[in-house]
Amino acid sequence: MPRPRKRLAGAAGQDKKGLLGKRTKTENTENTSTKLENSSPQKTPASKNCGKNSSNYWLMKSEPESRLEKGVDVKFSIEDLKAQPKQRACWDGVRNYQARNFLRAMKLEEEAFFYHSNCKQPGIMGLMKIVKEAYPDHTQFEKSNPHYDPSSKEDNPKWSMVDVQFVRMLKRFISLDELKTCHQAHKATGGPLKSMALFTHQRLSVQPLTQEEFDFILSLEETEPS
DNA sequence: GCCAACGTTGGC
DNA sequence: GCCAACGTTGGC
Repeated sequence: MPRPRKRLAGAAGQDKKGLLGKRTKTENTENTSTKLENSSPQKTPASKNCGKNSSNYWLMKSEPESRLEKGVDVKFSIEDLKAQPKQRACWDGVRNYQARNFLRAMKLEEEAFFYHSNCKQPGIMGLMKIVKEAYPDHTQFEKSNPHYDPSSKEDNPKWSMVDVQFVRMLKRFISLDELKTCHQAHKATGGPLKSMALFTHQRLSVQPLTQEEFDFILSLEETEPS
């Protein structure tokens, strides 16, 4: 089992506490809502698969360029995903409650855009799908891992991950720049990207897309780069 | 429960 | 490398 390290999501000051174990009630494991205005990934675990049209779409960020975090390279590009056995990998390292809650809302076979962040050319590279629903992220217990979380206990893991599988590259790269231009225009016209999380929740490394957002972005594939 | 200090994200 | 945006921590 490969374990690509991604760097996803903000672990603000995750390390310094640990020993003091202060733990205010901000221990918001379940609270931090998963809601982002217009999307609705808020399924109760109970609602399993009842129905077909309950599918959600996602955008997941990863860094394609080498960068050391606590001495470990956190690079993980879409090419790295393609190079994995079966082109599958676990999406570990998410240390932000909102992002984690989205991971937990993901269902088998749902599709996600693979977004390259913190790099020369940020933007959407391709498509992947969820092949294993949320389960404990083992890296939270590994002391040498950049995303080690000493406050998380084995019998009550804080952080989750999913497994993803490469589906395909987009027919062309959709840059952040292009998405931003659309977003700006759509804010005025009420178009599909008017409230895309990429811009309204800037730092979220795992975010939901509405059907309209997803379809619109896919339609860009067929157009000329702007 | 407020909020300043601090740390991270991620585009530029 | 800079730094704006913003999430988290922890004193009060």
